[in-house]
Amino acid sequence: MAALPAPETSSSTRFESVLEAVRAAILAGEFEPGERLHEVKLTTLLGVSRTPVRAALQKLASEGLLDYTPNRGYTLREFSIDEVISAYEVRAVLEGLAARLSAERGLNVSEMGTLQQALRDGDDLLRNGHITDEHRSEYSRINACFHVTIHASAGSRLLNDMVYLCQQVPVSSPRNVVAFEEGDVRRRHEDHHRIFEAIVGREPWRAEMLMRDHVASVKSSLIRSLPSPAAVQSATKTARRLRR
Amino acid sequence: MAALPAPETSSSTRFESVLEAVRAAILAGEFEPGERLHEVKLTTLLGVSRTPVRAALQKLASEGLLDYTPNRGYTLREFSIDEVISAYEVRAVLEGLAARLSAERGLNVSEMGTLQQALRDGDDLLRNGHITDEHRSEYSRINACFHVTIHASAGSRLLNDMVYLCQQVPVSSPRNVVAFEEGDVRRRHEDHHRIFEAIVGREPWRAEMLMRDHVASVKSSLIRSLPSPAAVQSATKTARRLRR
DNA sequence: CCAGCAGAAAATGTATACATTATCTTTGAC
DNA sequence: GTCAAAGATAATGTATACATTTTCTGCTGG
Repeated sequence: MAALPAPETSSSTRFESVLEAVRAAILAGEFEPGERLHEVKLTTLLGVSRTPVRAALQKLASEGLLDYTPNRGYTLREFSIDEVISAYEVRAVLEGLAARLSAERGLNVSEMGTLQQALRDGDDLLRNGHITDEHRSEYSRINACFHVTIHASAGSRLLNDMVYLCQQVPVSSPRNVVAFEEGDVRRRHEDHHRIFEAIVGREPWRAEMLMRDHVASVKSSLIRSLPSPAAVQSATKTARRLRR
Repeated sequence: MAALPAPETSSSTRFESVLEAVRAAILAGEFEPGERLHEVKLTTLLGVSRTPVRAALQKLASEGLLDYTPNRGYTLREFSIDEVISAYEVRAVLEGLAARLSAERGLNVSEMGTLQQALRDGDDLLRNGHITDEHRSEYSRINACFHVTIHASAGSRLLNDMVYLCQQVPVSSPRNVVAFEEGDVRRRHEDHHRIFEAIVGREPWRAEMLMRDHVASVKSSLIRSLPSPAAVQSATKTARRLRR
């Protein structure tokens, strides 16, 4: 466990600063899976009292990053490959539902504009030949915008919150783990066009299926990018391991 | 806002007592939608200090029952009919996914036994003619057991947590099965048999579709049981807001 | 009468002391 | 040497005092 950067930003409340500092430390791998996060240690590391630390830990536990046991404090959860994969499964069905609900309700003017802009931006970005890392990073932003807008247009806060929770599951490799190949990016942008078409055309079922497969394809890319074939096997179907 | 029952049960920590007391009070309708839940008032009502109260409020906010704004505390969320309905939509796709994953992984001996027992218990309960309220209550327990076992057998904690969150939405709890008519209960028990069959037969797609429709049917029953749309609106004080 | 700005009241944010529980260490018996 | 029990240590749970922010109140000026 290394030292944490002091949260001297203190934009608003200490609780929020601590929350982000600890979250960042966790995602940066500063703690081992299963390791206990002692309140007092964080207290001295961060230079605040136990009160905001406790609040932050509780929040992180509610997001699924930590485990909590009364009188025994918080420990870092372990995220198996299986857990990460099923997080994508969950996200796929949730985002599929979002697309369906969006198609049922219809887009408002603002949402329509945002989605069209995202599609145009993507078109522009991918028009010219080769794709650089910078392109990928920019497309990542556009991609997020597209998806977030559809979540919002579904009009369900519960659904929104749950997609957020899915995205809090740490990925084994860094955030941009799935370094998509150029073909993948183009293919996924095509998906966006079709999904938009289905939503605008008020085809709920089609929108749901397209979005579901769209997100599931990320899962496939992730599996493809896993190190050893053995790991892949254990991650995908080999929940066939002996179940007691 | 009425007085709350003192949490003298003191199961283990005060935090947990307060959590359940406040949750119960909310579900019992002791607070108005949008009403602010002041820490100090709860403090005096419950006879504990602010510390466990704050923790409980934060937990309830993470479950989606309360809204939180820094420096402004917690307010009771409003749950429009739309929100409740989409909670069922979400639950339907999540439980559908659970059934699919369960069918892919296969059941272990314990899960198999539990499900078979639940099916047998249901058969016994519904064999004889008329269904009383007591029957309904007992079937509610069996129903919960059946579903919980399938969620567990899916092997994803994230999925489990999310189904739990769906059930925390007021009025969308499975307890409401009690309100079903006799035909509905029988039909839903038949569903259980078929879902079990699909899981045991390792038919993921069929299991998902059956479970999805099974849960969605609860939504339909709910909608059917609603008074006229106009009455609903006035009763819930939730005018469907115009989408800009 | 209303708008707007103090000042007061009250609410939440934070630190800290103390209580309770868990965990570690030491000691003693076998 | 191992095990167990008792005390010591350290962790979390809780209460409370104080700090900061919000919210209410009432005044003043127009």
